[in-house]
Amino acid sequence: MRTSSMCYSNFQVPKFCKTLRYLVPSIRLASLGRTWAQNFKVLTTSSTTHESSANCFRSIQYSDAQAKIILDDKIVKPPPVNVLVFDIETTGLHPKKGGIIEIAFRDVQGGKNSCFQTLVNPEQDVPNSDIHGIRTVMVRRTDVPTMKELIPFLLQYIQSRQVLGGQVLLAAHNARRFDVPFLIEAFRRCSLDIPHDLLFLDTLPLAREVMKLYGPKASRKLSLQALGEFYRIPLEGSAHRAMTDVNLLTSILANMISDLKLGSTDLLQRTFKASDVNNSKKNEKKS
DNA sequence: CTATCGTTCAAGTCCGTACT
DNA sequence: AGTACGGACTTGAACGATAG
Repeated sequence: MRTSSMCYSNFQVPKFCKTLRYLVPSIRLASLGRTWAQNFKVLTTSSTTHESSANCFRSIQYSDAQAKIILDDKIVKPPPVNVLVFDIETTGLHPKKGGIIEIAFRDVQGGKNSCFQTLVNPEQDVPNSDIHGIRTVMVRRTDVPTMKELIPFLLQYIQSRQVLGGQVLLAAHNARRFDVPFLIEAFRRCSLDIPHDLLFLDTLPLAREVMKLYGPKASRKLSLQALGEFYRIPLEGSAHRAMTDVNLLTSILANMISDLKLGSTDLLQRTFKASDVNNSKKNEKKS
């Protein structure tokens, strides 16, 4: 039995989304034609535990509980914004030196194929297994995709979540400082650029806004874990695993959007593009 | 008119925090 | 661990008000 290192899952369409008839192009796994691609598993149940047959693999577990994000009328009406919460695990802190070893996405709208998670072969050893529990032997395998192999699939997934005429927004905690620079570097190594129209949302500044709202009594800690505790969100799975953190951030984001009473326009105002990250670095060098 | 004091704002510095 | 951001705090310049 081959190890399936990448998986999709469905989660049930929330009631508030049932009126939305987004056309989600089916992702043609067969077209990938790669060794690891053959191991994709399209999961059709609403709650899934996926386990590897290899002992060295930690089973990838995540809950497909219905996304709790609150999308009020302002969000689902024009301009339509579809938020994909994502998270990456890496071999270190430096985009130039480190590599991505796990990546997970979750479409907060729910629907078919709304979750995406995979280990990634960084083509280098993993020195920080104590952080996330992902070891070198788990990712340096032929059936684990490299970023070069994964990127086309990734882009296809993101595109598939795009509402017709709408905007996909990729949200991550500390995205501007961490996740996006890693993605930029990963794309650069493949001689590619992140699509110019792709918008990112950093939830860290949002957390600061929320804590301002709650005043001086609120916690100064803004880490994902601290925010989870602040909103009393139970952690499902191991911390510092991509899908666990994605699920946690999805719930946190829902709470923050509710607290700040944000509509889609407000969210869009807080977005940035990959080129903004590059430009800010260039500007810093100039100064 | 000049000197002094208080206020405001911008810029700079330092520290804590975030990510793995 | 490395790097950058945000907040708190400090510093200094600019300006207005007031007294001598």
